[in-house]
Amino acid sequence: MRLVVARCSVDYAGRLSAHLPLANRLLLLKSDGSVLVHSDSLSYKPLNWMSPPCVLTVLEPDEAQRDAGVTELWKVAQAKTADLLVISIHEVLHDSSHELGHDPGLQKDGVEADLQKLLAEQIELLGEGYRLVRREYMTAIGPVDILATDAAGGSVAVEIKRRGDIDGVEQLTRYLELMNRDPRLAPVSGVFAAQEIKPQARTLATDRGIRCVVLDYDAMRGMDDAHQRLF
Amino acid sequence: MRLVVARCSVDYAGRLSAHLPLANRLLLLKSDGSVLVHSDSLSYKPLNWMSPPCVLTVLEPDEAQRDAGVTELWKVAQAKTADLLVISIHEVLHDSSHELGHDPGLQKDGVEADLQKLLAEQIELLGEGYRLVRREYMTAIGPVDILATDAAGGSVAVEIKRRGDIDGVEQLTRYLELMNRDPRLAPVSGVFAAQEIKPQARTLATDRGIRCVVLDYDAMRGMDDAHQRLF
DNA sequence: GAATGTATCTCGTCC
DNA sequence: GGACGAGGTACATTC
Repeated sequence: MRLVVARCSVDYAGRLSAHLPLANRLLLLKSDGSVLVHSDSLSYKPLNWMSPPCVLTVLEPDEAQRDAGVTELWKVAQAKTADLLVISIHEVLHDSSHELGHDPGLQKDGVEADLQKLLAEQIELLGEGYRLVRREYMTAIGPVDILATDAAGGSVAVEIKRRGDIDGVEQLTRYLELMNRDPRLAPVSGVFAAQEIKPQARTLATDRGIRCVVLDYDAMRGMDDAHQRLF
Repeated sequence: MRLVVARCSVDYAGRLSAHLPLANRLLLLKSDGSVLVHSDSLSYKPLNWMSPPCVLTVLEPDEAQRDAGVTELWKVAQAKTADLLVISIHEVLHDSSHELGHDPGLQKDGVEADLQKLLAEQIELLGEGYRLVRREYMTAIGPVDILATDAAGGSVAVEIKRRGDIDGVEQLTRYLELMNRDPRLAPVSGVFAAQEIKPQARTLATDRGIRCVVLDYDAMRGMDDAHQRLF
């Protein structure tokens, strides 16, 4: 990894065109050839970048560019698309290289899969008499998160999200439409379960006869722990 | 901006829990207090990070940690949420600070707004006799990108996307449903226009009687330039 | 490789 | 400040 702090301007042409006026920035050159341009604020996202696979070539500035103060011209070209990033360097303030070696990568824990697992174990949260049929119930257009039955024995399709957005309601609607054509399942009612449900999503769901359930992740995890301790 | 290359392990607890095993990484400390942890590959996204506003405190490692090889313990706490990032530093390989100053920011060009403006100007691309009624036609559930009339004088709602995905078809469907309840507009037909239309989106649109139109951005811009030159 | 769904999404904009 | 939509979304997983 090479770290360069430089006064530079940057131009990108690809899926859009973008320009960064002359200023001091960090140029991050990774060993896979990728390049990131970071400013001193606005975390997370680089101001501009090129994803691998890509090739960096250092060009000599022409006379006009040299007159404008450009000392080095970096051309970063994407290998597959026609995307191009051009960095015009006016002054290098720092330049160092470092051997980092391979990174073992991030270990995550605590996402939608957890919510699904917990709700499957605590399906009675949806109401008395609810029974789990199975998780990831397969349909022609994809898996429904949870298929269950209610107290009356009717089928219930459950879509689980961390954040309940309008997209999730649309997704569940497509599943319900399809499943209600299957005489072995129909009628199938829908439950939209999420840690947080946006007002628009709730309105749309209610309008379509889909029940909304807000999940308390911490409480469910607590129940899970209690369950672990008891058995 | 402070650049630290160090052998370290990282733990994050917040919206999820995550752990990075011991390895060499770049720690990027920005002047707004934010921290980014980058590896030497996988461009763009940091392995882990903390967004501003946040506070960094350097702690002394306790005996057990010191025995495990930890020389410095960095605690980065989010000021608003309870998110916490803990960086256990075993060895510092590089440490430098740089004054970057303010960044003028990115200037963009070539997004959805452009496509909308161009198509409004060149509405005849949809077919002979098409006339623009207005851009951003307001409905109860949001603005339709373009409202037009076809050669027969019938209303046409146009949804424009850079990438035509299934979501866009759903969005247009909702608009059409609503607009067709308005006797002053009905019947309203739909056009789904995008630079690129995904097969699934095309299938769904066609199934719902929505016409798909692929837009050639470069050609439209060319027409626009020609238009500018002529008038 | 294409398609699909998630994200500690991030980031703008509009109300 | 919250909601909503777009992103050069990026990224993992599945088909």
